[in-house]
Amino acid sequence: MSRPLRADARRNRAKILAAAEQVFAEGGPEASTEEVARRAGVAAGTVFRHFPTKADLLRALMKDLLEQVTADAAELATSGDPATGLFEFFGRLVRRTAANRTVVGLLAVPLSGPITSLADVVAELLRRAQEAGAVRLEVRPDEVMALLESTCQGALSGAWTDDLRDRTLEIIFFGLRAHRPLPHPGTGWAES
Amino acid sequence: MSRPLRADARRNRAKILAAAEQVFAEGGPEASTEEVARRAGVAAGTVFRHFPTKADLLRALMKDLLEQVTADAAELATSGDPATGLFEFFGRLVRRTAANRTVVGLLAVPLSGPITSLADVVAELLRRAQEAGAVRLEVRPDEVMALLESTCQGALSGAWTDDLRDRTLEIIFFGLRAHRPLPHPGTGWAES
Amino acid sequence: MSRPLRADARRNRAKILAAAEQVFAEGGPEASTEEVARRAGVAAGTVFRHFPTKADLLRALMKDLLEQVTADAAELATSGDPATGLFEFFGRLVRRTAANRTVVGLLAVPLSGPITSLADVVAELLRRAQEAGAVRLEVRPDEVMALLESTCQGALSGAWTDDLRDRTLEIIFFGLRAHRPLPHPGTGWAES
Amino acid sequence: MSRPLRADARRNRAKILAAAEQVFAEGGPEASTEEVARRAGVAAGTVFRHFPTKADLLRALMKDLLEQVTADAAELATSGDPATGLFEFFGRLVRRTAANRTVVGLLAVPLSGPITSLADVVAELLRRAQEAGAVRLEVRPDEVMALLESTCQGALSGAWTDDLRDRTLEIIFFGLRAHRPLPHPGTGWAES
DNA sequence: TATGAATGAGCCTTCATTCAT
DNA sequence: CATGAATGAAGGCTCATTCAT
Repeated sequence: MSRPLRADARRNRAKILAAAEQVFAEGGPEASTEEVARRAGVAAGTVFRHFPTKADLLRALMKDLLEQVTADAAELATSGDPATGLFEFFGRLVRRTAANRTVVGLLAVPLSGPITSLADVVAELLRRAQEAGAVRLEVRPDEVMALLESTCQGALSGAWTDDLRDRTLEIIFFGLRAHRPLPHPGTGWAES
Repeated sequence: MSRPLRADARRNRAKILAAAEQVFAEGGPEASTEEVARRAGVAAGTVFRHFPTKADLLRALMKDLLEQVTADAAELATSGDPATGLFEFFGRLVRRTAANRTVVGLLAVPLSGPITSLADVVAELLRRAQEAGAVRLEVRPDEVMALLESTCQGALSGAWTDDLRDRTLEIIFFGLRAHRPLPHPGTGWAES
Repeated sequence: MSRPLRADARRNRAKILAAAEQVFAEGGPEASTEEVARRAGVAAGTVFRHFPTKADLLRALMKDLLEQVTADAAELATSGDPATGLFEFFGRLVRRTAANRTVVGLLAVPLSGPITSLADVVAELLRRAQEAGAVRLEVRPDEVMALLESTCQGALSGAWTDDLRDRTLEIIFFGLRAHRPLPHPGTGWAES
Repeated sequence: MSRPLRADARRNRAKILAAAEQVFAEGGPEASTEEVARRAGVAAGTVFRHFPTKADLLRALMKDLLEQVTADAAELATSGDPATGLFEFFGRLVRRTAANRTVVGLLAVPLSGPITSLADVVAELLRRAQEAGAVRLEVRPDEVMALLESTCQGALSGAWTDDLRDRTLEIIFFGLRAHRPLPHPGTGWAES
């Protein structure tokens, strides 16, 4: 592929991505490329040199985001408490999304590679949670992904308070959970 | 107010709404008004005579949609089986949304009247389901609306098969459901 | 020419002209034909049946206006005090214009016939004023018309108070007037 | 603020202003921005990069014009013959306007700074002319501005020959002028 | 390579005018 | 004849993308 970028070029790429994250987080994917350039302190042309197309920029952004998220999940998948890892991750992602409209782009811009690995890590989190007896055995990875996606979208609606978001998540978690003696005198489970 | 439209005008209005439904269903609210006109087989000006503003067109569309949906829910709320009404409605709406991206507009275009009544009807469905012992008592109406909204959004992702959608819904329903005597065999969870 | 209109047609014509006078007085010639129709209580098509073109409507309007103004002037020219008639008329017209932006149209829409007769009546007013010794003899009709037109335009600027308008007119009248001793050689006037 | 434009940009800006001067001179402020672009040999977008709004373009144009005019007046106010400066300036401006309908914009587009200074300079010209005994002492600056404005407007009518214009101006000047024994025992005319 | 000006297609909207009802 | 819906050409403006400097 393209050989290693010059130092300043790499720096610019980073500045642009950082600016883009802000800009698209605020304005969603409709935000203008020019605004990204402005916020990055470069000229429009520079943005297009690095990302020939607005879609490319969005894709790159989402790849980054996914990598972070995936790394986060991967850590939970190896070091955390298996019983809570999935829920913890789910909650984190939804909260993050609420502050970052970029993710809407996930709908518009077709992703290819990395998303797979997110799915992989989520699958791992799920497996562990099931092994730990925290999640019903018949829940499948694609269902978790679907719930994740939905809830992230919902979190963008702007009308969600933190409280509503947490209560809503609780219902979904309840739906995922294996209910041994079926408690719910009080929903009785902690959320970090 | 405006008296009954002339026959041809009413026909055009209908054609425009139909075209708009298609166009916005496919392209979301960003789709162009011009495209709506083209698809309706009228000139741009005609669209604007009927809906002075793009937002007006979207509002009209959504009002229609909401009215249908609300009517649907209202019927379930009065005539159907209280235990299943909420779930039935939830599923119907999600399925419907999957084929109609217009609903995204619900986020962008501020609605006034009818949306309230949708929330009202949903609250009623919820109340009945709880009375019938089908839904946990601590579930609140706003949570149901939030789940509804999220799932509808998710259903737009395009990546959902009918099967995935149904399995995902089932998890949410499980989360809503009161599991005391564990009715509903086949919803199956771990360890009998 | 076109034979006498049916009674209702004539009534409509009048209603339209009346509405147009209002509308254009308020909004100038940019005002929309549709607004005229609305205010006249007829449909757009009716306006165009009577006046095939917006310009035709404006022309008709101005013809009417001119006729009134001309009649006004004609009366002053026959019955009033010769020494003050011209000034009186001048002032009236300017005041009237200030409240009626339609007159701007005089610039945009080429007039033909009637304006001549206005010029004629003004010439008559001028002649009498000169005979009465109230206006310098070398003042010519076209100059008076030019001053009239200019001042009417100026009166539209919106920034004129009644007071400013009167003081400005006074200067112009002073310029027209015959000043007894008449010194100032070189400024070129009659009777050295 | 914005640092010096690139050479080509400055060239374009100039081309646009030049084209705009022509276009608006011919068609008045209603003329289309697109026509300006066409005449300047640039794309529409370029015009909007330089002047984000049509009003901005008009303002820039008028600012330029006013600056020239003001500079012109300022020079007359300091170096010329006090007795004729005002008249000279008045005449120049009217002649200039006759060839430039843009000035009509002065009515439509709200100006801020420079127009004040034009009024200031005119006031100065007036003061000097009065000191020199060339203009009646009771003439006030706002009256001169009003006459100026009116006459410029009138000059746009297209129907003025150079000769008519000069004769008309002469009457106004006569109205401004101090006439030897200064008659005007009362302005002596009735106003209704 | 970065810059930032230029491009030009496309968007929403308005309005004079035409024409089916 | 009147009606009022339909037309379609502009118009002002935005923005992704290209390209001269």
